[in-house]
Amino acid sequence: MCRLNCSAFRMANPVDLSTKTAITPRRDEDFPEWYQQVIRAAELAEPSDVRGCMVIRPWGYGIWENVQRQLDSMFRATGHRNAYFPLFIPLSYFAKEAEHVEGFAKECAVVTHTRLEVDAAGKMKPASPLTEPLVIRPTSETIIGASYAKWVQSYRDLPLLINQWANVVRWEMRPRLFLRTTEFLWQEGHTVHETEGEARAEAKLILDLYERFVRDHLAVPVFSGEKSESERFPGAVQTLSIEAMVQDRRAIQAGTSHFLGQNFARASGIQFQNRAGQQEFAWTTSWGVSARLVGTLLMAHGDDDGLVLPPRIAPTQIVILPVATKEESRPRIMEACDNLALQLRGKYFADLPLEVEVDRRDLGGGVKNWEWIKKGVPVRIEIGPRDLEKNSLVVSRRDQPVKTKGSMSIQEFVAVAPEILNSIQQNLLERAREFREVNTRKIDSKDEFYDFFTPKNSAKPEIHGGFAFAHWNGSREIEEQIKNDLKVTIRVIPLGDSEPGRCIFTGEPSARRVIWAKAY
RNA sequence: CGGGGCGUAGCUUAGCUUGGUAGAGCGCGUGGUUUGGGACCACGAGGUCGGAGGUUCAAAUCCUCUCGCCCCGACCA
Repeated sequence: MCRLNCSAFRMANPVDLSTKTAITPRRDEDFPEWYQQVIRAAELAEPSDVRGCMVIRPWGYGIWENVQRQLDSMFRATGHRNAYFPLFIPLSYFAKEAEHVEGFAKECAVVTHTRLEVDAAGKMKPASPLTEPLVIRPTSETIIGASYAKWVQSYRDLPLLINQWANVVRWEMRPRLFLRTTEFLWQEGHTVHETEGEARAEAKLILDLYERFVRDHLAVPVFSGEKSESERFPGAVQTLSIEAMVQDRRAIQAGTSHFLGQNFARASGIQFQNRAGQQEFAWTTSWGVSARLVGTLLMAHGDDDGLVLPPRIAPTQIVILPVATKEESRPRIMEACDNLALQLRGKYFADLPLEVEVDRRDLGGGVKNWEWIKKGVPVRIEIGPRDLEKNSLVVSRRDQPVKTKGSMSIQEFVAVAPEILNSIQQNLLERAREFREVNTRKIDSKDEFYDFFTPKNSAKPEIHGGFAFAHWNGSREIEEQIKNDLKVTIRVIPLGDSEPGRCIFTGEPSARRVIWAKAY
């Protein structure tokens, strides 16, 4: 709710612009509402008339395109190739893997008719039922498996490493923009291997790739590991995931990679003749990240003035704002801005030319400036008549307070622009790391655990909790219990080094600490 | 799908209890004054009050039904 817009309030209390934030409410007032307001203010997306779906606007889509471009080159570099499989899955394909069906059945959209007719009342109604209904893919294991069954004959055909960029549909009860929508954009890799070891290695390779991508490009640190049985992908033998912490201290799954064993190979008939000349079911993996990453990014870095974008993912990295206050100086200032943009576009950051935009719209300077703040552009440059006289400009960084500005010569800025972007990139990652560190702790008693995850104010819960590293006896019952009591779940069981201890709930032996948190 | 709340201009909303067919702020348009800053003044456009039925001389306001949205739960990238 925006109190500042209330007329009575306004008359009694003129808005103090020195403390007003661009986004209302602030994060500490109402985090979910803040999230929605940032999406609107930054023009990332808006809800569509179709429940659960969203319109992704150019600024939001630009971020996704950068995710695509950068991830795609990482996939290519590891030998994966893109392909495209149909949106529609025959119902019969879908029914092949029992667990898988059970996992997705409740959220499937099903196409049953092929034509519309006008009925007696003049309304359009579906006609001509299909003999076999088509499921709109909630994920593509089954339909891709059908192709793979044909393509894979021999161990010489393996490994088969394919990715597709696609939309999928999972009918959602409670949608949230970017985080959980009925239709969403993602990437799904599907690979086939000769041996169990190779397939397991592939799943891990991609997990590490995701971790690197999210850290280096989105500036979000993650914990990675294996999912507990209850959180496993339907039909998978092992599900790996990366988990980020966002600013309300909740966890968000930012990417998953599954080792599917031979389950899907068996269901789809993916067999090959092995080196010994025998028929064998292949070993498969699947893995994906979705446009949820955009929401993750927002919640990880955004502040009370809107979005804050890491330079590596920002559609525009530097925006140049001409301060053309007097008509006569306007042409010279515009020229200087264009000239600067041209020079900057010849420079590189992270192996790509700088993305620079000159905002020449005829708008009030303040309005323009705030728009770009809300959109999270990493660097804002102002050039006015006085700067031009000194051949200088004014620089603002989005990772610093709005009022913080620096002046430097145009020439110098051109030289150091990539360094500034790099510094912002590093700074955001560092900040996110510190935040996560402060809100992560080892917990060794049940009482402390419950205390950690219980808000002080139960009526209107404040931001609380975080990540807890605690010992667990490995039982599903305890997980269930904790989930019921606190809405806290095991996010991930870290891979690698063990640290024997005792389950804090039962006192039973535990091989390692697992990571607990409230999750999106 | 269960429990709670809400639908009035692009956004935020006043009015509803005690019926008399709409008012504001922001945003938008035009003109002007401004300009290192989310500026100011004037004028202006924009709403059949979610939809359908009913009560009434008269409905945003009362009644019934319906649709949609939000929050809380079960499910989830």
